[in-house]
Amino acid sequence: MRASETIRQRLAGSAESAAPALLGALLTSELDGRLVQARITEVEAYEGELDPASHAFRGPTKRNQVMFGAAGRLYVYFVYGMHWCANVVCGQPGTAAAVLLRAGEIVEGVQHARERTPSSISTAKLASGPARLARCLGLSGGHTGLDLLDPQSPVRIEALGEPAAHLTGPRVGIAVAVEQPWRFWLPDEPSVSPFRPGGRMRPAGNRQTGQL
DNA sequence: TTGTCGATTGAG
DNA sequence: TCAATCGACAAT
Repeated sequence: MRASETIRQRLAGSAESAAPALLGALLTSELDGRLVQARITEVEAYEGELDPASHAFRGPTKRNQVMFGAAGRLYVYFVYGMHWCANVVCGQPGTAAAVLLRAGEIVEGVQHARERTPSSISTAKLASGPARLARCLGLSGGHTGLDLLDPQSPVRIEALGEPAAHLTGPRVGIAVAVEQPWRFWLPDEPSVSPFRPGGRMRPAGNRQTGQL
């Protein structure tokens, strides 16, 4: 069986089962005439309408519409007034599950990635963090909806082999459903984020948090 | 129509 | 440790 079929099957399952299949996968971007490739080292699973930390928790909106569609589509969202973050839609249509691509190792096009990331960080950490990863690959909101499983797509993803051995833990930067160990990462990778609790503390009962 | 907040980052 | 910065969405 071809690797593309394997990853397609894994993406058809829940975010929790799809996420580890994306570890070690090769993400390719040919946007703006520049070829950049990243090997994914860290991801997080978001379980759609069941998950209070998911953008889809409150149902379909204009922004999250693509999450309710077919697995393998790209969902890029804007956050904190300045950053873009990239997700891979997974699960069955209607479930709105997705996997956030949190970090990667740039394996091709380091020079292009550097041009998009004006800073003095080391090559190993160029794509460390979801916003930096998206920036290295030139991704923004207009790319939402691209089919990552289509070999003709300017942005695509392919598994290189069997899912790699990985570690799990709580997701980074969220204030709800913090007990779920839905972050997955490869061991001994310098691009993987340190854990950081998220959101702001707010008085209990002030806002609906939902049940999982 | 208004106000609050965010799946982050980089500087101080 | 904290400001930047603006779109999405819930509350008026």
